[in-house]
Amino acid sequence: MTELSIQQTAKKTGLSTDTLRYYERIGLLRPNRDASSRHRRYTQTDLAWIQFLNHLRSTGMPLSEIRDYLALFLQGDQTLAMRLTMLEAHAKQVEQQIADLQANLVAIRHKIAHSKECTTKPTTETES
Amino acid sequence: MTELSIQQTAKKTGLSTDTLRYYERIGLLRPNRDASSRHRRYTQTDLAWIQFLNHLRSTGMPLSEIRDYLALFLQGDQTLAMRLTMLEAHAKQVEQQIADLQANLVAIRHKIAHSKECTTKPTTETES
DNA sequence: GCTTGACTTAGAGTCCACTCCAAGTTGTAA
DNA sequence: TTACAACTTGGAGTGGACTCTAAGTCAAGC
Repeated sequence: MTELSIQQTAKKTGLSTDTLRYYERIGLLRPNRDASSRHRRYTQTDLAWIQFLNHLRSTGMPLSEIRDYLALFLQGDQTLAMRLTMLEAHAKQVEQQIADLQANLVAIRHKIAHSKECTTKPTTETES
Repeated sequence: MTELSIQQTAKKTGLSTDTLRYYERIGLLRPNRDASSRHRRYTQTDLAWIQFLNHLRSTGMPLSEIRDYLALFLQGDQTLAMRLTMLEAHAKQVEQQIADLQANLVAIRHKIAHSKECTTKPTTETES
C-alpha cells in the first residue's frame, strides 16, 4: 500500500492540500479515488510527477504550459520529441534567467560596495 | 536640459508609461513637474534610481520592500546602515535563488537525458 | 486658430497562482 | 455508536504587479 492521502502527499511534496486540489482542477494532476470513498489516493507515479512539476514551476514555467506538457505526455510516446523540445527550450530559458540574476546581483553588490565606501569616508551621495 | 518626458523615460528604462505612473502612485518614484504644465519630468537622478530599482525588482524584491528602502533613503544618511543591511540580506537571497534554480535545472536536464535515452533504445516510460 | 499627439487623472479590469470558506460526507478510534 | 478529524465540493476572495479606459488638458506645427 504505497498510496497516500492528500494530506500525506501535501507533506511529501511541500504543496498545500488546497494547492493539490487546485492543480487537479486545472488539469495538472489526476489522482484516482478509493473505490469505497471519494477520497483522493496518490500513487508513487503521482508523487514523481508532482516532484518534476515542482522543478518546472520553481523555474518559472507557467502552470498552463505544464498542463500542455502533461497533455502531450498523455498522448503517448509519439509526442516524446515535442516534449523534449519543450524541456530543452525551458532549460535554455532557465540558463538565461540565472545569467540575468547574476548580472543583477553584480549591480546590487556594486551598489553595496559603493555605499560602504560612503560610511568609511563620509561624503555626499549622488543617488539613492 | 537632461530632463526627460515620461515616454522617453519609458524607452530608456524598459518600463511602460503606465508602469512609471503606477510606481509613482505607490511611492516608488517622485519625478517633479514642469512649472508651466503638469507634465512629469525625469532627471538623471530619477533615471539612475529607476535602473537600480529594476535590479532589485528583477531579482524578486517586492515593490513594497523597495518602497521601504526608498523611504529609508529619504530619511537621510543616518539610515545608511539599515539600507546596507537590507541590500546585503537581499543579495544573500538572490544567491540562494540562483542556487535553487541551478539545482532545479540539474533535475530538468537529468529528465531530458533520460527521455533522450528512451528515444534511442525504445522502452516503456515509468513516469511522465 | 486648429489639429494632432503626448500628456493628465481616477478608477476599473486583468492575470496568475493560489487560498479560504461553508456545508456536507467519510473513516477511525474509544 | 458516537465523536471527531480528515475528507469532499463549488465557489468566492486575495495579493502582487501591472494594464487599460475614459474624459479631459497641453504644446507644437501648419
